[in-house]
Amino acid sequence: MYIISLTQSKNPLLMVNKLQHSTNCVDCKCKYSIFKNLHPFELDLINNARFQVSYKAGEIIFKQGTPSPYFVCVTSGLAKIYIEGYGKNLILALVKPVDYIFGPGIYVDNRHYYSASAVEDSTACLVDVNLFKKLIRENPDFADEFIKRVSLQAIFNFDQVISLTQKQMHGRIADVIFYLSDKIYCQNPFNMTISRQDLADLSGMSKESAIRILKEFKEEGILTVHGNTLEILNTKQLRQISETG
Amino acid sequence: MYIISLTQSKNPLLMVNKLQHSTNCVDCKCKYSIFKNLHPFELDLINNARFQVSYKAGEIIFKQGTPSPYFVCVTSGLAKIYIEGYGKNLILALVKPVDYIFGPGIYVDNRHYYSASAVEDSTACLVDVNLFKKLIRENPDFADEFIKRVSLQAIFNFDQVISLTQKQMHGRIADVIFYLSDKIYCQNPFNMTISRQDLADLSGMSKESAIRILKEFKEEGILTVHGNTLEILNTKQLRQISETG
DNA sequence: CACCTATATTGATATATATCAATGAGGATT
DNA sequence: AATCCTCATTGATATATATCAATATAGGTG
Repeated sequence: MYIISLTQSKNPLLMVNKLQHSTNCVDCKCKYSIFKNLHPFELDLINNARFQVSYKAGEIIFKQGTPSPYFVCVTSGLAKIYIEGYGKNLILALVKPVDYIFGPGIYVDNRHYYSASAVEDSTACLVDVNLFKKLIRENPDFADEFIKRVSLQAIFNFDQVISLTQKQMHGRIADVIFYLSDKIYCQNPFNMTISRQDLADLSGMSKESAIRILKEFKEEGILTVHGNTLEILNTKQLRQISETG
Repeated sequence: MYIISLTQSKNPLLMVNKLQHSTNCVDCKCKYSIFKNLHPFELDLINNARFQVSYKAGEIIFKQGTPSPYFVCVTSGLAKIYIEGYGKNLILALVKPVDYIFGPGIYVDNRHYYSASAVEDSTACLVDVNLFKKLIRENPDFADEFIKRVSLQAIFNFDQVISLTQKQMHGRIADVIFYLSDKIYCQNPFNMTISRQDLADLSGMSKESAIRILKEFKEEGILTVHGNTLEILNTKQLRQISETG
């Protein structure tokens, strides 16, 4: 097993480099997640079929519309999945270790319906989608777990749609700040490794508007922003803003 | 097998009435759909466990937040599934025969994450969700088909989110009109059995705005509206509006 | 260190959209 | 036929939000 960096270099000879040994699936904390119901021999199948890739911040992992031969497991760093819409992007989610990127296209036409790229320097394991689908057919517990995860994703998207379509900007930014603090960085003063544009793409507004709302929140003492470090000072008030839209 | 009308009458004695015989699953065209991969004995299991209910237009099939013991198959009429958000509803989809309503809650906490109600007088078959999940575990072809349908639903939702968040009102109304004409009523002069409020809830705007856009389209000769009958006159121009947002 | 580029910030303005209020039309009920 | 009620329509107005343009800042690079 090797880590292969697909650096988007101008020199094609550098496209596959920095090979390094990685741990195997059995040692990986991934196995406690969606893979928890796999038998050891099944986990071994995945271990043999997978390969690990590293991405620099900003690099594209896959593009919307392209074939989807791999199931992606993010093992370090931070990635975003986003739909490329009419002129601007909508970020569906940030993906951190250990979480998975499996698009709905896997069971439809083997195309990606969204793009993915690395926000921070990241590594990921790629597993052949056919092996994945084979295990779903053969192991009902694994299938149940897979469907459960797809369902959780759908529920998350429902919340997101309601936030995006029924709340105004202040409420949407509040939602995204909670998402970052509670689900992604999991700490309160947190270092936003995403850009302001990403913040805007998460909350469905222009970059300028996102910045302005952040400034207002700062002026009202709800939070502080120093560079990319954001601290929520008044959780209650921010929650209130999230709920009143 | 009986058809039971759960009419929301003031008289509780009338709650279960109008019992009538229905065809069984083997004769039902449902079996060509998601059930196409079931063995005859499995189809028979469903046939014995299901029961058929009829709803009057406007009646609620289930409410967001309530337990989700049944998988719903719409066999006649037209239903809508919608999220009850902050003050207003967002219609996720219209469901016509023969199509299915299975929410993501089935695999998470057995709760509904959206509500469903009948738009037209409708009938539906209800099947115990546990039987459904059991068949998914036991029949990989059925599981594959189920996951495929969930995936198609997710892809549909992606398109919808992009329309709702990145297009302005004219584009969104155009999208909804194509949805109604191509996917729901499947004819060109079609009789809109949904209300203007539903039209607004489908396109994420106020009822007044939806009506105004319709009026503009009428004035520009893109379509005609007589009462609830809508005819698209200039498909090309409407497509153009959909695409330029 | 100076430069350069990408990103962040701010302000001024235009515009898309919701809201409010009033009126109109159709179906049901008496 | 008259009443009532829901739904559809229209107009006037307020406001949320995007856009455009200018400036500031910071990180990387020679």
